[in-house]
Amino acid sequence: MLKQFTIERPVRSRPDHIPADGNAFHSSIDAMGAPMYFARNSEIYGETEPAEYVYKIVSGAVRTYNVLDDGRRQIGAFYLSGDIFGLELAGEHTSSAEAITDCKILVVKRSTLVSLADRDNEVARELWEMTAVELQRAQAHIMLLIKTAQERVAGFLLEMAKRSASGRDVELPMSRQDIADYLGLTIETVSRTLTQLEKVAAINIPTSRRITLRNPVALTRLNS
Amino acid sequence: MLKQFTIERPVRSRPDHIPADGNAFHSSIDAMGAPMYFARNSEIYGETEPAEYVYKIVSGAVRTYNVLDDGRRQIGAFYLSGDIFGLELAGEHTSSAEAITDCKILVVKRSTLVSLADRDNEVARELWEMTAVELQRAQAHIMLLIKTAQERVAGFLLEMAKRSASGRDVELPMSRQDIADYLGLTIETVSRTLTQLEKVAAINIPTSRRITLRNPVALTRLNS
DNA sequence: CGACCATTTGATATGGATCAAGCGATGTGG
DNA sequence: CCACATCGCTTGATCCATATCAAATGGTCG
Repeated sequence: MLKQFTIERPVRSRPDHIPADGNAFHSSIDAMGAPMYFARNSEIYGETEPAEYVYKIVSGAVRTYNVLDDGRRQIGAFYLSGDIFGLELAGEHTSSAEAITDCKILVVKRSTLVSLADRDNEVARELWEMTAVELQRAQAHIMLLIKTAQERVAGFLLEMAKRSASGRDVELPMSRQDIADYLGLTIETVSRTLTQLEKVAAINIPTSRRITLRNPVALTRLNS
Repeated sequence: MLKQFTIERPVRSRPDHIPADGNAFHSSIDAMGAPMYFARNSEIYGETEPAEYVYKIVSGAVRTYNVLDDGRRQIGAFYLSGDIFGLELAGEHTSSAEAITDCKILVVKRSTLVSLADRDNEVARELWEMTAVELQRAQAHIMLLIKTAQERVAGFLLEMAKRSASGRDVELPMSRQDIADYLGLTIETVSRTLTQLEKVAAINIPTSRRITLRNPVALTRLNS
């Protein structure tokens, strides 16, 4: 079930909205979505719950993850403002989702979109496309997981930079533990690798949550 | 481009066809598909090629994979008879595909299916579903890659056994190197882990390409 | 039979995990 | 407003699972 939380602290200073780029899917959600607010670290949905809604982030950041029996956690993806997540073809979520920061999120019933797709081929195609994009993300993630620690961290930074649109300045909403669980490393290895990248002048780390790409070319080279 | 090869040796002894289970997608391919034959280790399509066709295996086995600059190969999936592969939403393949054994494969134009989907909502949904199934497979693969060697191998055997339908008797069409590249391990580690599993009486290895699950419960426990 | 290729087995090396402190920023209660 | 507790992050020392390097074995085909 959806659990709503009140925000105690002001929401993060991300652009409040990314324009719906002539995409029927985004437009639908923007038009029909009901805003909800989730506090930092609160659960948005759990792994076995019925997938009743689709989510679009207005502001904030979200992680989706799976947990093995013994507690190991693998983060499947990070979602930032403008991103859509939580869409399932079948009736059940295959991952859990949590707010990394306080979030404002638009929520639409999955069934609404599906019945819309029955009448509108374009919507149908975009539902498919959304899943296809997720698939590509997952495949890229697999390729990341077979690399060395340095390559994984470099790849992660490049990916975040590309999505940040701020170019070389990356603001990390997530903790080192989140990054570690995304990359399949330990928190210590992530930390060490970052300081090492700083030592070789590939990046700057003014604060732990802010990283500047000083030499993206070198990073790309390190990425494999 | 598609490259066709003649088969020198008899095709593998798998059931020649798995009945199309009332699924419009499978039926369409069965009805419209043109049979093609690929020799062992021949390329079915390459990573950057236009994704013109969708493939359904009648007999044989296929691997899809990606290669990093430095040559590291990651196998994304194994496909067996009855499986469909090669479907892309966009116009380009994101992986390469090769025949593991000599294969008989039904081939249908992607455009045919897509235009069919424009008129038939059920087909549209099944295109989506096909991608969704791939996504789930990829997500399961990610979870596999964060496990220990023993867990990965045990998980792989259980997965193959489930797909074999022969229950506890697994016939492996792929080499140890293929398995290693699928599991993100080296060939030596795969081999050692298998002999170790045999030593603890979890499996039998009558020949290197045939494995019997002697204690599936123990395997499941080892799987994490 | 002999050559080749896949697989197994052995010996050693190493990247990242684990265990253990230390440090710095942030928030809280006195 | 300051002292202290807490939390997230970094750094250091050591260990271990898996990679790497090397060789032996076995199975298949000409």
